[in-house]
Amino acid sequence: MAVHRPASPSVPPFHATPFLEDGSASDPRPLLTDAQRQTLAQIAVRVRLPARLLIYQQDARADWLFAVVDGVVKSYRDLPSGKRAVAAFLFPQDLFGLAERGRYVNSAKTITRTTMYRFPLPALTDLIKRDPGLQFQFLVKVTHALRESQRRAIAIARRDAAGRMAMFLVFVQRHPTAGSGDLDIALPMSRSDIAGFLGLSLEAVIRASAELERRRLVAFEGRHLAHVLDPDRLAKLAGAV
Amino acid sequence: MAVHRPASPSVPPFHATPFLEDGSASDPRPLLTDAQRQTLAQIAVRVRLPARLLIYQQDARADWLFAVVDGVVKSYRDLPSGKRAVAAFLFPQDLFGLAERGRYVNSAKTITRTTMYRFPLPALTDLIKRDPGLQFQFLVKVTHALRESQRRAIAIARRDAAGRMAMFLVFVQRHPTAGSGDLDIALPMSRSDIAGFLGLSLEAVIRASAELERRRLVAFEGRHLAHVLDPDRLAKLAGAV
DNA sequence: CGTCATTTTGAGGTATTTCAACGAAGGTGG
DNA sequence: CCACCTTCGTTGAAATACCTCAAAATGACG
Repeated sequence: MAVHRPASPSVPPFHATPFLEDGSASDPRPLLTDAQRQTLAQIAVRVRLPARLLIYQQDARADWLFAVVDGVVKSYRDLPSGKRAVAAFLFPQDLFGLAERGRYVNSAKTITRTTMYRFPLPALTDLIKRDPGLQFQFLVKVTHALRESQRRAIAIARRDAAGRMAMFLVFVQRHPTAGSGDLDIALPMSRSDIAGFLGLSLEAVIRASAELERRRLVAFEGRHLAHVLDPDRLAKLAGAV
Repeated sequence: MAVHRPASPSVPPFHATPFLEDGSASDPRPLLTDAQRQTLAQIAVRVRLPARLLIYQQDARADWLFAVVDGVVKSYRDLPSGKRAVAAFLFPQDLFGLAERGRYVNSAKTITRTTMYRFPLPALTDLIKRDPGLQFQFLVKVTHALRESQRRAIAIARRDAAGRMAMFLVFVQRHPTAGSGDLDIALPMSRSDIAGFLGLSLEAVIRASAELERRRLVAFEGRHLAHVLDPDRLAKLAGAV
């Protein structure tokens, strides 16, 4: 049997759905082999950050790519109007640090205490250019993120706030590493963050949440936990684009 | 000086902004080397399709990836509500055929008469797994598409239809291969397609266009051409998210 | 040149945004 | 350990902007 990974940092697998048909068996299968993780570990630095810490700012020099190990991060953009648009929430096994011409496109901030790996971008590109199998995993991962982004764009085009909120809940619930139970959804982010993600006002998010509760689809417990009361009707509302 | 490309199908370069800093000189530099195009040409089939032709349907087996050579394609999704959401417009040098578990995520249809290259997906994945430099170009391209998608998601979160329409015009205008002149914007797609892309109703798109015209930012000539009258104010409106 | 899809215009309904004020929670420092 | 303060959440009421429905005009295409 395989020896457990040594003391060197154990880079986590990526979370993604492959674009090729799945000839093999089970579904949520880690993307990286142990060997690939070892390779990545050579240039990775493990970092542990407290909650609400700015990791990098938009337009700053993009020196690193990050991989979430544990915790939740938000990627957001401050708009001229003063609003704050959330481009993505990053959960464990997600990558972040999207760059354009060597500059970060968005800002990134931890939501919870977060452990992550930090890869120096030049070393990483060298590495994947020499290891096609490893590079392929990155390609799969980015492709997955593209699909998610397109889905979200379609999702937030709908008019009704309750429907959008339902989609968000299902979105977080389905994320295999978001730390939610089957019927419990962990919501570490603030209502404002959700509003920024869904393109709604903060008040609209609150009213949509109240409506979902009134219709007995979910029950909120405190601000960071939602219980799904009626999975079928919630999914139906979420899917009724 | 370099010899011109031989008779074998000349696969077009990709359109993308690299994520690494640009150490070299000029900006809109083709992504593929001649050698890489030759490699791709080995498995590519050149296809020429008339306007308004369905290329593939969502959930169909994804056997091919496509690269637009000339013309415009839309990637869209028919929603349960009967609405039609446009995920992306594909211009020359764009890739399309996004798949998930071997199935297409969206449907694709030509808008104009279109020339494209068709790559068998299994052969293509084999190829890029053996040619890291080539694979890297695909990674850059998909990363670019991801950025675009995130930008669009933020764009359509804004409330005002006129602002969204302005963003769309600038978006098309900036696309280096969309066939627009400096102040002329070619709009081969229908108003309904634009509405589906922006998450607006058809009527809202028309009224937003009328408002842009009333404010003398652009002038529409027929249905498929827009003249930019005031680039500065148009850009300002588009950027005033 | 006729047909049909697309575009355009009008009027009313409705959902969300905005503005404002209050209440609750979490973090910090004394 | 408590008080303070800042951030976040909540509720109400009015305004705005888009959506929907309906009908007419325009343009594309065979």
